[in-house]
Amino acid sequence: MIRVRFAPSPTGYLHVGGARTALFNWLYARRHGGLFVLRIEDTDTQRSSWEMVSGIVDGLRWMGLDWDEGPDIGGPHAPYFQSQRLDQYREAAARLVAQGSAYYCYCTPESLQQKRQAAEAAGGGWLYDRTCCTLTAGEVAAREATGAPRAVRFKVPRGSTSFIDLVHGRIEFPNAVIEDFVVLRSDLQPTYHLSVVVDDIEMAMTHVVRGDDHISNTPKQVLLYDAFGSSPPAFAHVPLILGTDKKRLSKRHGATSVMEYPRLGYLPEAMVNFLALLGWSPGGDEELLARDELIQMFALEGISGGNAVFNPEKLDWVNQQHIQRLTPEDLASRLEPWLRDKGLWSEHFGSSRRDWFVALVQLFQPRLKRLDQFTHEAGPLLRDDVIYEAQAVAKHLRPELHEPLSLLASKFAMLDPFTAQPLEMTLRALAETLQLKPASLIHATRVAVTGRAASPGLFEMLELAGRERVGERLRKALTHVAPPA
RNA sequence: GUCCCCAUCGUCCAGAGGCCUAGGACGUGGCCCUUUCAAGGCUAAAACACGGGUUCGAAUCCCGUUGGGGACGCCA
Repeated sequence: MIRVRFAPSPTGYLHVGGARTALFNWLYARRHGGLFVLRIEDTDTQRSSWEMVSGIVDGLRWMGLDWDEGPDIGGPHAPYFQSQRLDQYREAAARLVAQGSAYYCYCTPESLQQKRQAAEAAGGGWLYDRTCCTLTAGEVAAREATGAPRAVRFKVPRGSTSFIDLVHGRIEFPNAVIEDFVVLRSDLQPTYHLSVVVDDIEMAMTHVVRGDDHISNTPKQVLLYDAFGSSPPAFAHVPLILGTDKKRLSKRHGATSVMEYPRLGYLPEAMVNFLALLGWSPGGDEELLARDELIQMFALEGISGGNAVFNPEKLDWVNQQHIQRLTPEDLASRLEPWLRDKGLWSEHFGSSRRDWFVALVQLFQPRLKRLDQFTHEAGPLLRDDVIYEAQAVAKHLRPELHEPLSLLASKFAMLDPFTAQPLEMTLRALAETLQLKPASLIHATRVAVTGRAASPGLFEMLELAGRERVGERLRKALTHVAPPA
């Protein structure tokens, strides 16, 4: 049984990089009928907050990534908050010391800081100098007697450490570059390395899929697995997501929190599709993939090794494509919150005027890239008043069209049924009679009724606007058009 | 500074020694469709970082250089 986890630290919101890591884990679990576990790594009590946990949970839910075990639903390996598993880490650290894999370190953070800075000033890096590893029994006793705080450091053996990475292949580190890292702080809080390994062992993780930035942490963790007598899981380190300037994605690149995307009008299925293809490829040419298809095709082996730049334009395109694939009814439901927010929603849109509303949505669907655009685009048909855009008026509501528009208004007033085809025939017939180019009358009518120069097909618009509103606006528009002198 | 990862169009990917005159997608330009704007269709420009090997043959394998990224915490 495959078991994978997403283990965010609640020190910030769910950013797109984390979201993609979660997605890869989720896809992998779903692909193989495995289990996806959510675990909160809140051992940094200073920076962790409950608010961030719920933000992360919201982000995952929005993307439709559901977990089989986690803080809210529990599971056979509960609890899923590291802050509630401290005993296990302390016990593990004690075991390490008892078996000689780790030792107590009495160095103060200040002295370490000093040594580190001195080394840096000298132009090199610094690894812990093992001061406390070589203490004699007497020296240890002396420090213990003073009650000095002690941390637990792992004793890194000689040699080298390697592991198999499903995206990078075999990776090897000389142990000489790995320092004797702290596993248990002097305040008895575990460090990341200890808690992940203890939990991943206890939670029986078979695969660890995480960001590339953890590659250099991995040998330390492999050493811990060895010390605990466990064999490490399979690792898959996925490349980072960068901003357009190839720097690590940050706020100045725009929206980096997943939860900003619903507010910007993006569909979760589009986000999932887009993120899945950032750094991973199913191999073929297909780019627009539904959740089920992604699950069917997903493989860790298809993840590329290099970093990927987040391309907002492509996200827009993917989003647009997914919007086009929605049924009008579905789109209509997703649009409702937006209309409510703008005060353009009418309860009738859910009942007596449902068909009308869905038809309206369908008419605008092809031109929607993002959900937020609808209220603006369809505004003229949703609001009682029209806003005449000066440029559109100047260009299309020319004085010589005063009379034709007036005639058109009276013809429309008598038209029955008031539907697209008859509307178009009527307008074209009138244009012919008056020896006008149909286009000029069409444009003038569009501006008259919508106030804008651009819209979906005019006659479908007119039909949806209805006889009354069309007549009213045509009359109103005529006041903007001075008759020719 | 040390270690690790990466290297194909501007961007995301395909390519696992001959199928490559390097393919697709976004974006960009042009054309078509057309009542406008979109959408859609067609089309164009656009890349194997460099240098050495290995091989009959290299985008694909090896080495080096360069470039980019990551990590070097009693953060995760």
